[in-house]
Amino acid sequence: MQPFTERVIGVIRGIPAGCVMTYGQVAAAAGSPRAARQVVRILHSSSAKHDLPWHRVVNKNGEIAIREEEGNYTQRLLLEEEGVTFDPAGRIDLSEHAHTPEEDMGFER
DNA sequence: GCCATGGCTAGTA
DNA sequence: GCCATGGCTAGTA
Repeated sequence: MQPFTERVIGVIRGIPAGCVMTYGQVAAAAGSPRAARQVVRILHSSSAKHDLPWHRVVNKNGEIAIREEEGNYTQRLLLEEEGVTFDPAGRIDLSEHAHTPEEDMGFER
């Protein structure tokens, strides 16, 4: 497993229940601000194997990014169980629920 | 070549 | 709706 992948996994593990991070925020916290797409790939391919709180990562608008067949409803349910609320448009208020890592784990630049 | 982004234009109303 | 981005994996040699 490559260093960046490990860092991304570490960042995602650090998101507490009831909070979310965007793909871009995770990438930035892992030290590579433009690698949001890579975060997507990591979640897509290996979220299950690493026992990640995959449901706590959403897109820039605070929306669940996956489609119905991919588990959109499951993700919403998991978040709601943690106390995350959605507006009528299906968006999360990021100013309320966004997690900003305190230490940035030393990967910020 | 993948990918569950993100930031931008084009084009409709 | 288009396309640059980027770290990685699959698969060939």
